[in-house]
Amino acid sequence: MKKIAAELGVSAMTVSRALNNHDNVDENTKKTIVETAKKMGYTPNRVAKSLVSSRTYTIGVVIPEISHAFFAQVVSGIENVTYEKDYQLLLTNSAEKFERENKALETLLAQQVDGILVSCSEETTDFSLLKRIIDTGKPLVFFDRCVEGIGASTVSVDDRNGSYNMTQHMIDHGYKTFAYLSGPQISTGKERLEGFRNALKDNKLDIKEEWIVESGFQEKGGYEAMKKILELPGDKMPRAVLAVNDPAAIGAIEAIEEFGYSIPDDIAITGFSDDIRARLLKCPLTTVYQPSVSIGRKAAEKLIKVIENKDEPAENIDLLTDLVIRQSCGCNK
Amino acid sequence: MKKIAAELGVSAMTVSRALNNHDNVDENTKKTIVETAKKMGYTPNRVAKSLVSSRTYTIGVVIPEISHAFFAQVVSGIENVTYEKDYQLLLTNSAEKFERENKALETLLAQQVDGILVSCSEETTDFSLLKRIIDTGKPLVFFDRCVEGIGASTVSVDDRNGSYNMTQHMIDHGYKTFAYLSGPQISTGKERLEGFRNALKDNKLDIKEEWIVESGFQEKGGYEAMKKILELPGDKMPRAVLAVNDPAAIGAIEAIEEFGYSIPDDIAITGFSDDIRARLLKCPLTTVYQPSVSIGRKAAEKLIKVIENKDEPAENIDLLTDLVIRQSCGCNK
DNA sequence: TAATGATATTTTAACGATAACATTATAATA
DNA sequence: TATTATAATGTTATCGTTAAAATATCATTA
Repeated sequence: MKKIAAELGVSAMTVSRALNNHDNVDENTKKTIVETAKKMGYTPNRVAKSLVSSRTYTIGVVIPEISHAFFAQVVSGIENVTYEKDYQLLLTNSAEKFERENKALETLLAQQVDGILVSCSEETTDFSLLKRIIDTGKPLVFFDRCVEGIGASTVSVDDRNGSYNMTQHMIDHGYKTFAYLSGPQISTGKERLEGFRNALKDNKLDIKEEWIVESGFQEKGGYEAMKKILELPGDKMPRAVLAVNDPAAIGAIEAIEEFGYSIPDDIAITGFSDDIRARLLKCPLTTVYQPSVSIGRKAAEKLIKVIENKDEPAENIDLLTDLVIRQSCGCNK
Repeated sequence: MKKIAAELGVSAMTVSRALNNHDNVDENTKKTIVETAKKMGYTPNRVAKSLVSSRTYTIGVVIPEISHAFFAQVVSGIENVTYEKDYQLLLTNSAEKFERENKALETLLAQQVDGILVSCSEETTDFSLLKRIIDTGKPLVFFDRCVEGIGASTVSVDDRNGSYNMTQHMIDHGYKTFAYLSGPQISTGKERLEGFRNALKDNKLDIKEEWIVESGFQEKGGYEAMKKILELPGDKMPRAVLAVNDPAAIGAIEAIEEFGYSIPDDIAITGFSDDIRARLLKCPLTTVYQPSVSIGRKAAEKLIKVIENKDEPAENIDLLTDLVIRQSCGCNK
């Protein structure tokens, strides 16, 4: 900018005004300045601008695992909105680790992001840093793995309800003995397990605690948890398995097949999230559809509202889930 | 920082030195300053620091489509490295559009990123902006969809070779008539098609141009391209189909099944990239494995080398592909 | 006791952009 | 012609941090 000013013998201020289309700049001067800027290959320095305005137009995102299809889709939804509203996206990965999540948050703050979108890691049970950030007034919105009641808005699906409906669906089709592959006991995982328990309770069915095994959110955990169940002593086996999400279900399917059982005839199984793989499986997976892109969009939209209007109230936004009945539950013959 | 300085009656400079562990600060002073900083909840302002140092420790990434499994994995590889080396990741999405790609690049420059990682959009044939950026000396590395020979390093797999090997594999198993679902004629797409053509030529097999149809990189395009082939007048049909990538192959499979043909007995098909879905398909897809995470890692590593040493030479890095033989090619009975 | 050296701290200026205020030039009015 | 309004441009100070230069403090030595 100074160079342009020097080149044309005007002040930097005039250049600034011309390039930002402010009032009271002579049309000719403006034209010359704009042309010279183009000719000299001027690129505005947002860092400097940010320092003055204390606005970076940047949103920080903390994701538990980028390469997971679900989160990739959420990010894509977030990006849709930030693109529309001219914000930038600073992406960080907690790799499901509490420590890394905290470090990521600190970094985002240091970067002076205008707001933060967080989905908690599997390990996160201590919300003190999150709470502190919210208390300072820094706009923050949770998505998917949310912490409710600490002052920030949340965007997720009604996990308990989705899980309840899926369980009810199975019960309606005559299944009586269930195993459950549970996630870690944070928001989403907890809610889904509760939905499962409630459905069984409401139908006066027994809950066999041995068959509720923590698998976590990933294939490997699902595989191992399922194996553990199949290896339990005694010859009783659950007739149906509900998994906390599709990756866990996909892992479990591998274990079930390894043991020589057939899906859904020996063991029926269902997932949660409608992963892109679900419909393509050899035995297509019955699952609960979660509007991943919408979750991202809603979360980003809410965050930007909070950023642009500090009085925007906090709210818990629940999107609707849908049962996607395919073959793995054995219900649609 | 000023507040801390005022609080303790020292100068801001001393605070800066203390917090950055510089020389010549009294141990006691340092300790008090560090404590007070913690107590007052001080977060460094990287925006200000960047303005002084003209380094943001931020890397910009331009991705054609975030929600695609392949790119999500690449991003995950990139993030591994940026995390290790303490850089931040600014993510942008070109949505396969040339215009958006250019806008993204401009924005990243304005954000003063230390370097840029780009994978070109399907539409990109005009490299002038990219070249201009490279010519200004801004570190830039291409990955996957690269532009060679304009001064920037590139990281991808040897697409031509991978495609050639796959074609040769099919020929070796007796297939003689091939259709090809091609990507757009940019780097990756072009190279793969050439590998296909070369293999046929080297084996003195005819290339039927009608059966080379542009599908693009996505499921829908694959579906439509395949349909077009199957609807061609005359009763000859290709015995095997090679797709430019797995999403296109997955789309094509849908079309093939819709027409009532069986895979691989009526029509064999192969993909490229080893999508997470490939092994789970009803008829598991034979494909070419691309080390997606490594591509991300290598690209990020190279970029950081260029950032930290302007004399780092440009190079074209080709990672190795591997044939993954499953059932869809009908070769392993 | 003054000079020297080492350590600790402060002052100043700068990074690039801009808000707020100040100035100049020009035209319109009294 | 003097006065005032208006448009166009300039000056200064600032955002938070830090490099570089300047100054202060104190112990050591000649």
